[in-house]
Amino acid sequence: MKNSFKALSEKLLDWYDKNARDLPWRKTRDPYRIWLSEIMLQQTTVEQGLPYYERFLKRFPRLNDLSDASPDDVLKLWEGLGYYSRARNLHTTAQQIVENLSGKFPDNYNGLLALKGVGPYTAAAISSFCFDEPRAVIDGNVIRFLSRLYGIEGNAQSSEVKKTIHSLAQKLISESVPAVFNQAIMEFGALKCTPKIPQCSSCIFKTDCIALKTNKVDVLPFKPRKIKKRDRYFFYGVFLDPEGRTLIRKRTNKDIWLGLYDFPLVEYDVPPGIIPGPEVFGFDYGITSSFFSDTIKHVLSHQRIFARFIRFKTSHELVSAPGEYILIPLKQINEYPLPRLIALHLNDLSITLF
DNA sequence: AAGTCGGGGAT
DNA sequence: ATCCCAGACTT
Repeated sequence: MKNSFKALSEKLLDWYDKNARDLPWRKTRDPYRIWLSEIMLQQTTVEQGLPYYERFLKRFPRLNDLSDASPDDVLKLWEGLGYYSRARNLHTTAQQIVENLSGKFPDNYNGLLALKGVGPYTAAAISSFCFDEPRAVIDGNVIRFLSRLYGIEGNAQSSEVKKTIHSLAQKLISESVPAVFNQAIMEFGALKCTPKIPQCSSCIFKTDCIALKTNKVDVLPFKPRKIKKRDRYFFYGVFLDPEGRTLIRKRTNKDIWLGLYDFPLVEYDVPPGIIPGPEVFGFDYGITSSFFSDTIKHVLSHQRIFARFIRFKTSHELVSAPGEYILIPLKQINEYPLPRLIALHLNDLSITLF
């Protein structure tokens, strides 16, 4: 080893001191705020998460405010951020901390790890940032940086490689300032050792980096293969009565968007030959007219959804909602947490449907 | 160990 | 189109 772990660590800390971004969660050691930021940033860019973080804390400044909230309110604030299980777990965990732990956050790695929604990364982050526990964080940034620095060529998703990375990070981490070190190593991956076009020519680890020496920067970390997406064909029935009321429902199946609201839905795994009529939705209303939108393509990590909205105008007023559905003025749908597929096309719907 | 869960931005 | 992002949970 040309450079000791300590020397590398101190170079990194020095770099961070000069190059750190000014981010709100770096100005606090309040476990609630740190926890929120870590959950919110899972698989999410800082730029995308930042406005959500500010809004969320404004609405729920303390743990008690969050535990007192309704699930719908929490999801509404999360709307558009994706991976909604994060919000659901955040909420239930807040309630459990209040009820079972007297509102006091666990103050160590293992206690944090026991919380729903808190895995190895988040437990390491909170325990180091808030309680100075020397637990190295392993996230996408760290995997990329260390697999390049040490020329690790194995499958970056595998548990072996992750163990190797963790072992290296744990040797590098500063025992005196673990919180700063963890911020620093992630920041270096985010700003300097980036996925594409990393800034190797000006890199402080230029002479240490195995990937740079062996010309493998652009192939490390090695990630096996991309996933294949399932195609789904959604037809949303937007039933509109003369008073402008419509039917929606909360999604309760183990599927995407659990807990969010959408319109009555019929689904096909292959494109159907014809646009489904009102009877396919199982409703027996007098339909005076119908209109269907163009197909909207909505892409998720494991699915491609091809959706159409179909307006059915009913001849008389809807007085009660069948089964799982609720009857609301279409104008008020925005008060409910919605999938982006719905939220992004409400304007189109209003123009088209009224 | 592999699948699933979202959405946006960069390339 | 493809990849990536302060990952965790389920199977």
